Amino acid sequence: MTGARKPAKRGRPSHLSRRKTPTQQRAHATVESIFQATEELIRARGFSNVGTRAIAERAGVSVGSLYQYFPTYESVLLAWYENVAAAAARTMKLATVSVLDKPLHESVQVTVTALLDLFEEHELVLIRMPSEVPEIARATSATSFECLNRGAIRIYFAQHHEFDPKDTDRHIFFIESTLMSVLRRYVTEKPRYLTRSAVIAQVGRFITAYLEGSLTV
Amino acid sequence: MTGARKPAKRGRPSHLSRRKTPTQQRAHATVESIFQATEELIRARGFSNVGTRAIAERAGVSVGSLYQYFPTYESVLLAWYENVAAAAARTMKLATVSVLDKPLHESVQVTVTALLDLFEEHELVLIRMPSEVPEIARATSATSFECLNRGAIRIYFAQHHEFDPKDTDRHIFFIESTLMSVLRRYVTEKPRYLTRSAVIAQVGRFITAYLEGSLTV
Amino acid sequence: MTGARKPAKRGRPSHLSRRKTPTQQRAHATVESIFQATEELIRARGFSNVGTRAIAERAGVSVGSLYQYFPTYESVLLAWYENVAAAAARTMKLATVSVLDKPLHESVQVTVTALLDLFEEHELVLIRMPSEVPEIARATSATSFECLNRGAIRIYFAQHHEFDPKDTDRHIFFIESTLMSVLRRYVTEKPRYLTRSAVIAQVGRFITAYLEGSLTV
Amino acid sequence: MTGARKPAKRGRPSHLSRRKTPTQQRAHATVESIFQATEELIRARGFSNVGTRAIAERAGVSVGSLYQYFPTYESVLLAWYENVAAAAARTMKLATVSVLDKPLHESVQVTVTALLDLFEEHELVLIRMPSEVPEIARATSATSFECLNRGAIRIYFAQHHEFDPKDTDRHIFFIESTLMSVLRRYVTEKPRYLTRSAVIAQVGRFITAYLEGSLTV
DNA sequence: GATGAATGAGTATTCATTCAT
DNA sequence: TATGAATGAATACTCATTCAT
Repeated sequence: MTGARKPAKRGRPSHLSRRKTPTQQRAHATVESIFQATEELIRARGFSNVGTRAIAERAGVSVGSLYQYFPTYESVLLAWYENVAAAAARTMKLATVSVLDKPLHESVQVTVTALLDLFEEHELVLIRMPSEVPEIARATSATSFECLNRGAIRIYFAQHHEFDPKDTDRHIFFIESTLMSVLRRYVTEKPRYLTRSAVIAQVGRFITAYLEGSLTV
Repeated sequence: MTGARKPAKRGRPSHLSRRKTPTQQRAHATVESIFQATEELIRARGFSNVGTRAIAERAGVSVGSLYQYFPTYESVLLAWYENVAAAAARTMKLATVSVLDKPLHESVQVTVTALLDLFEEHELVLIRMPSEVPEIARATSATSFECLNRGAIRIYFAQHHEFDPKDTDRHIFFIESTLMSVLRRYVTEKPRYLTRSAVIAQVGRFITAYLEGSLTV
Repeated sequence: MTGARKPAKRGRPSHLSRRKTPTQQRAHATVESIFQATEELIRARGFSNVGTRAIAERAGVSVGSLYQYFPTYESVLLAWYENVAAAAARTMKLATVSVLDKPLHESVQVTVTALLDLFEEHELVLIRMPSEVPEIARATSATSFECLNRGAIRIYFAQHHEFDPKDTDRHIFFIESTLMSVLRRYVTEKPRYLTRSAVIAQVGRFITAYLEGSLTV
Repeated sequence: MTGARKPAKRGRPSHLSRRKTPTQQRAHATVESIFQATEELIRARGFSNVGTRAIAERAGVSVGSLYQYFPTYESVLLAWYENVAAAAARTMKLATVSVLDKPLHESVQVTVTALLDLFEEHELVLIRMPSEVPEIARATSATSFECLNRGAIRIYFAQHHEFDPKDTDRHIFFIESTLMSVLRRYVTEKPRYLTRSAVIAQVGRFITAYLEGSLTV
């Protein structure tokens, strides 16, 4: 009845891991409502000024119940982040795979668009949370969206045999930094002098140029 | 190090502005030691987990003294940030001016290097603080380092008459995002597969290419 | 002792209203012990020099518990005052009603005695608090004991048709001022040259004379 | 140059007495400006929310200076009170003496008017302060305005030989309570249904009736 | 004498977390 | 299991008072 004890995820300190994996329906619903309450509250009040009591209340459960699923406040944030990040990474993987046989220009455009979509839909979690809550960034370094996503970029490099494999990390560093920062800033600021497609086009141009070598000589 | 007195910024809410400008020598020393203690503590414990009492204690003054100069905890952070950001912006302006007559390639390299120097010296304030303490980012939007610094970039564009002036904002958006994000991430992660000069070279190549138009067609 | 639940006074600012109404038995006991501790402490130290921490400690609960029921320190005082004032007003109403058919002299004597009893039993709340804590006096102006009690006096005037109804307020002003001030001062000073019954008699004589018109010509 | 040390006023605890008697002009002016600043601030903010720093600042002197004249914050209030109370008592004494040979009715009317004038002019000090700052009331019990003023009433009784002298205290108690409370409340509330002269007349009627015995049988 | 910088005990209030019911 | 009352360490901020200059 207590549910299966979760088999301590590799090395994560126990105060950050879920307390139990929600196997029952009701439990799952509770966890969902906690995530949703968290989102609503943080959207309304920012990452400070939100706490367990408020979340529990808004989720329609008691604090006690919340603490049956999450051992600490941070673990709520963390689980929420990983939920969203994992789903987003999955989406990106699909998008990447689906254009593997397309010409570079097109496939870059598709994946960049997909990424921008995700950033727009999950700005709070994918953009603001890692920067405003550094503990989360630290705790998730291996499961962060960026990290999960790195695989996609790696695929492009595997296709461009003109690059020395030992430079891959360096190249990924530049591409990823540029790509992410431009998209993130566009989503955050939404400047009126910039259209979505202009952003996608410019980023695409940059990546293509880079991969074709004209920026690396 | 503080240089010219700030002429009481107009519209700032009173809980963020300094309480009094230290006139006596002793008072000035107190304020300095508060800034230094703040830095040390935040470096050690992160931006949360630091508070007025800890700062005062470490600075070797009483809380009361701290509150004679700063009306709130946030105003300490703010004053510290602006101190550093203003000095850094001044440095950048000098660097930019000193290479105005040099060829593009060289002047970009010089200014990028200067920027990287500043980021490395003041990582805590110029990089981590704006992202981890969003209130500060909000309060300083007009005096933020990025904003103060934007002028420098604008100068380069003024020299490239092939750009339509009404697109300047857009171009600055891309250059600034890329430039800043790459440098910031390099400073933050210091990945072993990347050397300082490689970063500077790559960023320089990108900016030059952009300014010469090959990335914007 | 609390009697009927207060139906959430409409226009009260949130920092003065109760936080939640205790539903469980334990909670109710907590609130009661808070009131009692408040009384003991204020009796011992006066209205300044008492604070939430001291109250909680004396009540044998934690500060946290106190703040579950009262949003601010003032709201504790306020709730305590209104508790006592409402009960006292109810007592006065009963006393007044119970002598409606008695001759004037007797009914005045009964109600004055009842009032003096209340002042003696609740000197701290009914006499000292409104004058020493002006915020409370302001916040309760409509629920103050005097105000709640005014109805009783009004009844006497309704019986004396020789008074022009448009002068009622004026008459109440004089009677109430006199009555209250004499009783209050007697309770506060308890001068040895004055007996309880002498006070009651003298006040009664004054009110009777006033109502019979000999003081108003 | 330190000025004459004040010869410890009978029995008052040293933290309430003036520090030095201002003999020099400048000193006197300083003390005056402190009193005035105190009045202005308290009028604006109430008796709480005013402190030494604010007073000193408003008075145009440094805290240090303030503490050269007054050993504690309370002693400022106290000295201010006694200043005003003593002057007011003097005024009352003059008024009383000046009508000693007039018929009762007239002399009562004159003195009551004088009293009301004083209450209106010095409401803050004579009315609000004693009730809102109980420490002052306690510290001044012997030099309080009421006490200083009691002599005036005593004079009337001395003229009415029909009263048993051993009852004087009792009579004074009733007269003083009534008189004071009605005037105080009138000044405080200034109800629109009541004119100044109506108040004076009614109070006068009451006192006259009392002195002529019709209220004491 | 005058100044105002420094002091630090003291206050209200919050919030993650526990645990008896 | 669910509840929500209780906990108490922690934090920002104030203010009467002192004392070196």
